[in-house]
Amino acid sequence: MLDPKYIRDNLEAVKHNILKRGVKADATLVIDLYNSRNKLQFEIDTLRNDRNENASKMKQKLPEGERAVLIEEGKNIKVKVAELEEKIKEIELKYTEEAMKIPNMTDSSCPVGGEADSVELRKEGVIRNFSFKPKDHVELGDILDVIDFDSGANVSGQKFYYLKNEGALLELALINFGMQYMTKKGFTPYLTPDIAKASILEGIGFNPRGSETNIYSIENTDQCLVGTAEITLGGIYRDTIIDESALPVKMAGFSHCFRTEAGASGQATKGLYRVHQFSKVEMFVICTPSESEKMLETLREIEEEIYKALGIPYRVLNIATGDLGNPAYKKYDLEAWMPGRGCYGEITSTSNCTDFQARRLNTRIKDKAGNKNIAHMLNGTVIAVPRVIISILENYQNEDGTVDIPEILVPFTGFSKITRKK
RNA sequence: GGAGAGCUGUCUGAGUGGUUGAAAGAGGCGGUCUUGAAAACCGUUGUGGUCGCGAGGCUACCUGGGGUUCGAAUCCCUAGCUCUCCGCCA
Repeated sequence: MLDPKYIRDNLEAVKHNILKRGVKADATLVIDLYNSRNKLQFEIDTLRNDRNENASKMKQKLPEGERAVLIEEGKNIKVKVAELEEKIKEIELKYTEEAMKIPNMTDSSCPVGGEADSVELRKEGVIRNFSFKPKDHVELGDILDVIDFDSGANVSGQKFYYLKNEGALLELALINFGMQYMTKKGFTPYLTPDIAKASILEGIGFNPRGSETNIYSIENTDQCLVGTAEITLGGIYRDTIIDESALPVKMAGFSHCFRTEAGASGQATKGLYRVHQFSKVEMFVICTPSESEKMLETLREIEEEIYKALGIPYRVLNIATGDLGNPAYKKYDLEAWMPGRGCYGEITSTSNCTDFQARRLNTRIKDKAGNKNIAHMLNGTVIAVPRVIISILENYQNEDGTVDIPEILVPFTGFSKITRKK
């Protein structure tokens, strides 16, 4: 959510930004609603002032006649206040609805356009030149007996899966590797709830309900299954004032992630690439406005270090405005080389959300002088387990169908090779 | 799940329906004293919204929501959370 005063004072820039992102939002309408709300608020406050003055006249003993007059007057004011309060409630509802549609501003370094306009900054790692026809992870998962899609579909539904044998251990190893790695980087490790309140989801910038939602909600409650630990990590700091000396707050959280992925199916999303439930280690940072730009680069560097360490070739993308997602001011994706698809596929994503989430969550910073400021928030993927498994299986496969484990993971897996079962 | 107790400002903790934005203490900040510190003493010390160029004004906030009333921290209803006891349970 943007600051309404900012929208009012920078209306043209906000409108231009909405165009750049290709979203539907009406900044003028938001400001109109904001102004009428303020006008009403002023009227209500004035009436309340009258009411308070009227009431305080009755503190002392009064002749019955005088008191009756004042009570009558109080009753009149009461009715008027109630009317206006009804009106302002309506306007505020509409205002919030419209204001939520306005996306964050965008960094000038972001390429303008849609998904295809994201800019590849560079490639890292060497893409293997296979002397045989590489298999995709679905086939490898089958012959190695590490992924069971059929049982997933039977027991839970389409796009669910079981990891078994070395596959199960590999997930645990990856999570542990990621958590240990982040702890060494000075992040506080967290295991987080997989359920959060809808209001928290909204604060982070998710749409928990409606036709566009990617979120499972729990019937007859105001709770949802989380789509990422970003929600529960950021939520910790709702309605919180953080002392500047405690910044930056750096957290690394594990959670399961649940996504409805309505309408997303087809070849491009075969196998583990897009599923309804997966495990993920996520990083989340709260810092001062002056630090956030640099912090985004730090998060990107951490992600790059990890995928270099895992020996997975990747490229770095500076994401275009149209593909940013409402809260993000700037975003980098890492895309891993996936031989089974014969192309790069998103494996991490890190965003600087500036004050967009913190404003809704009411997360503020208090500096030495006691001044309060909205905090900046950033997030980034450490390990999105299924996509890392895809990358490892496909990049580390041997001609006989076995798969080597990246050396750095061996202390976590306890084995260095996945053997063939079929 | 059942029974009970509670939720007040940074913290502890008062608060008869009408000078209560809220006593008192602690803490914080500023100052006096001191070579320095402590102690003592003095002063100061919440947040949001809105109006105003400004000084400042108005308004709201005693867990959230609703109600009663001319007037609610105070009465009623409701939700949440915390604590104690019981039951169940990995």
